[in-house]
Amino acid sequence: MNIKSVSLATGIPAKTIRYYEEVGLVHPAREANGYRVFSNSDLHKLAFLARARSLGFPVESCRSLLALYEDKDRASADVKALAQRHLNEIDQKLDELTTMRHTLSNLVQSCAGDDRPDCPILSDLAQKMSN
Amino acid sequence: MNIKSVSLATGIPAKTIRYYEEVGLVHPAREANGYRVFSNSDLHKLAFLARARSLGFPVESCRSLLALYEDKDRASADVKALAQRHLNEIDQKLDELTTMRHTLSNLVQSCAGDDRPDCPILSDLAQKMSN
DNA sequence: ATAGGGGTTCTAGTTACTGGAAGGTCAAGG
DNA sequence: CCTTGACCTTCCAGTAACTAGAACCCCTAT
Repeated sequence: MNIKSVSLATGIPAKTIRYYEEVGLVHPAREANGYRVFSNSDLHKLAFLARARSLGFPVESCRSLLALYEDKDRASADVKALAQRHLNEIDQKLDELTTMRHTLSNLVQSCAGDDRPDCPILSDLAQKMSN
Repeated sequence: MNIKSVSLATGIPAKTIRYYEEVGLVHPAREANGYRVFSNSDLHKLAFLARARSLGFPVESCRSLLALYEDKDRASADVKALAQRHLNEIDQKLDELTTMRHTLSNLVQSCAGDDRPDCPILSDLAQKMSN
């Protein structure tokens, strides 16, 4: 299977697949002409990566997850710990974004949005450390 | 006022202040010896930037906000539109993160987290397009 | 022969800083 | 007067995870 087919099959852009190879996440074989050839196992790995990335795992965590996946002697505790850490980070980001959203939403609502210059959004930003 | 004092006053790292100058957000004067001198107006701008950044506005949006702030003939509609766009992006990220959090949280809860290899997290990731 | 649709590598750009190196400046102390 | 320490300066490189683009090779069908 060549890279284009793999891209279509997994939904991962060809450029990204090459990038994953560059950073050592997959190791497709090569044909005599230099073209990459992907085995079923490569396909499977890439699908795994795509799913892990879609859950927001950083690429380095994906590397660890892949290693754990292939280590049949793993302890599920290690996987869980990794996922838990990531979950904590997501929660933290959610908190930050929620706070931003709250403030920003208030500001947007309080702004007339007409052709006059008065604007509570700018007034708020201009305030030195209002919170 | 030199850069260290400004950094302490605004909470913005000196490196970041230099960066803001490099990208043209502030234009501090220089002393004879080459040191930056910050006026009250510079201070004010930097505080404005810090607050806008803390609301998640990208630096380029901060540039626009600053320009609007200084344009006494602005229309508040322009400010509101910018903020609304940013709010939409925040909402989108919140959606993504919430979805991730949901899935991930389920997976974490379903994993025993012991020394055995069986792990629903890995099983899920290995599943080709389960959603 | 050529046109097209693959493939390859390499470089650089994206965001918003941050760390570090090499070196200039200035006030205070011995 | 010299040195020490705390400032300051510029410049280069690295971060995350791709992505765009250039220049060029390969293969098949017309």
